[in-house]
Amino acid sequence: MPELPEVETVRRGLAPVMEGARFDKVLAHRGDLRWPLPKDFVKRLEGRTVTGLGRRAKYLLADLSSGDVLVMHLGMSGSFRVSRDGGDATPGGYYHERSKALAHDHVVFQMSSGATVSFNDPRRFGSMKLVPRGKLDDEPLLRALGPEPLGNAFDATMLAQACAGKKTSLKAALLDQTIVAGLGNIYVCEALNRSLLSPKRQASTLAVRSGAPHERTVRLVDAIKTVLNEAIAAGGSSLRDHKRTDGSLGDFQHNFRVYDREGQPCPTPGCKGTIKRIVQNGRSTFFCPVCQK
DNA sequence: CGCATCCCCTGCCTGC
DNA sequence: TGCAGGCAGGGGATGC
Repeated sequence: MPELPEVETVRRGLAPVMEGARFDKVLAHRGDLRWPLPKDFVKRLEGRTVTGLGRRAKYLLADLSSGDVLVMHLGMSGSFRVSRDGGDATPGGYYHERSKALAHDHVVFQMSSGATVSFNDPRRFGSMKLVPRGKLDDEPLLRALGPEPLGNAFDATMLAQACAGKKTSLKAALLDQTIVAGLGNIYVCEALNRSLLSPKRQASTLAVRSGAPHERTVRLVDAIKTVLNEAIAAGGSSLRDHKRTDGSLGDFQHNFRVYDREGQPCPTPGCKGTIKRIVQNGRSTFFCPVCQK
């Protein structure tokens, strides 16, 4: 589920029940996520207070009173669910029988705010890691990340420079988290359609020439920022599973112009093209071969 | 080094 | 109906 808008939606859902709250109890039902949870995971959380919940790219970062930062990633299928009664997160095993949807609750936080926060991840590509705040700058997961796409550092000049000399496709370059951090398969497809750029274009064609970034690069950056902001405002996109922490669905999937719309007419005004699906680097790309050049 | 491919894992949908 | 195969929002490891 998670690209930047979905992770930001999760952050906004968790912040009210986690910020300023203490971990009263932490249940690690399964430690074999993307990486094994550290042996002292529970001990380093229980009794600590969350002083702030932030986001970097697709990572959630919970600052703890201990000086640790809890770094969390949702992978492909991770989600957080907040319940106030705590009943559906009670340990002891019955919840597996009670509801299939709860069968992959690998980590559960019982917060002093009265909320129970459950991390559910069927595929277990998600991860949790504890990093001392002072070492966050050296954290391998974070240190190579490119700029936030919604930040001021991400502009046409910067993107053009980052793509200079890149032989790979523009699609692959935008998915590269070291170039810009937070885009995924959906929003790359959407931004390329909005900016009328082909995903097959060589990334280096965005490069700076004679001092100024090409107009197409300005268009692309604008499209990226716009689509991300619209998606965040809509509460993210819900495809196969639920999105917001209260269990409700995001809305932005209704606004997809090309993603998962193979065979449908291109939404670009005046364009008579049909959305096509191709595979790039092993992943689906949806685009209009007529107007995206 | 840059870049493409493979792989981790479970679940759902399709087509035979 | 059952089952095999393909596919899924990510990203680290490997190998050319």
